[in-house]
Amino acid sequence: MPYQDLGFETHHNHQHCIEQALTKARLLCQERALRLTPVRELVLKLVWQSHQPMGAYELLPALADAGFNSAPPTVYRALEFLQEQGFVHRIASLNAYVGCPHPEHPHASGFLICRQCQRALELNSAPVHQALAESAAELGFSIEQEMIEVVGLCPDCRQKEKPDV
Amino acid sequence: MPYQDLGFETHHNHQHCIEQALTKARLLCQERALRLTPVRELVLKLVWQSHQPMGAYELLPALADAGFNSAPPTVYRALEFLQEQGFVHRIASLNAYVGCPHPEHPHASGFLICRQCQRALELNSAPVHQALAESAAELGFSIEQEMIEVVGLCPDCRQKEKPDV
DNA sequence: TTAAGTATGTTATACTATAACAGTTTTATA
DNA sequence: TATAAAACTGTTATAGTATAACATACTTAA
Repeated sequence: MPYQDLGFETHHNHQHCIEQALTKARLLCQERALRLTPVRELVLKLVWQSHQPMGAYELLPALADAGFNSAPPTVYRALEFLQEQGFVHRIASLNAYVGCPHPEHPHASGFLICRQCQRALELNSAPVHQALAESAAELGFSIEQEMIEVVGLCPDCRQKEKPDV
Repeated sequence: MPYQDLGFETHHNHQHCIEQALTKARLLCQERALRLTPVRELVLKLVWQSHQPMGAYELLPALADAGFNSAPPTVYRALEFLQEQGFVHRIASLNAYVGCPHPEHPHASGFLICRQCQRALELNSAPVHQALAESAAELGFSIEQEMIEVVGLCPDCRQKEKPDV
């Protein structure tokens, strides 16, 4: 079984997710001698408000409220930094960004995205990764970056759609 | 081994790819009682000009040259139709579209995208598909749509970067 | 303390995609 | 065959996503 993160467990303590993400980011920045500036930290916190990926433009009002410049480049720069450090991932099929629960080591990102509740669960499946690596190797293709985005229904929403099953 | 399409074989007869794609599309439209109108056929042909995914706006000039309206909705409508019929796929990470060599049956699309020459090879790997299905099932997630986009170096471009290997 | 490097503010603009409505062509049916 | 319904295309406008370019401010190291 792929190791599982919270996200599809509706009643988890999400405050804990947020705090853990911020703590890890602060620590890693210190280790890497990088600056988790106020804008960057705020953007990270905002992205972590839920397990639903957020669009860049959705973040701007909150930046304005916090007294920051709220023009697009501000948030895109912060997101770029956070992505480079592995603190957030971009989900291409949604043009949206989501916090990463395992920023301590770089990894291929795969997501299970619920079309109903919009939550995105990061999937870290060794078998998927390996199958992909083998297929690519057979074709002589060397992998540098993997994007896996799977849309469907999460357990909660399946239950709600078919309560009798 | 996943069954292999042309695409990373530089010297294949690409005219053949194009003709085959158009023939298949005409046939399938006839079977499905759908209309492969001149705009749609032209867009399909343009997308198939190479194995490099093309942006929607890149197609507009050629539409104009052919005497069609060249406003964005024209090309987006054609692309929408072609996608619904499985004749082309959209590659989310590139905002671009590429012809599908196997439109006769619907399938999850996976791509190996070369960052050097920009060619995209459609990957149809049963093992990847299955590993993904199993991982999702273990989490209670039901898959409806899969997007796999892998960036790296194709065999040709690897050769050029490291000619001595 | 000063220069170099890094980060942010600000304005403008590029790129990607769709809404909405008008006009035309095709198809099915009377 | 006439005609209504449906499907397709033309056209204008605008929404949504992302970056270029340059000015200013802050941080760090020589």
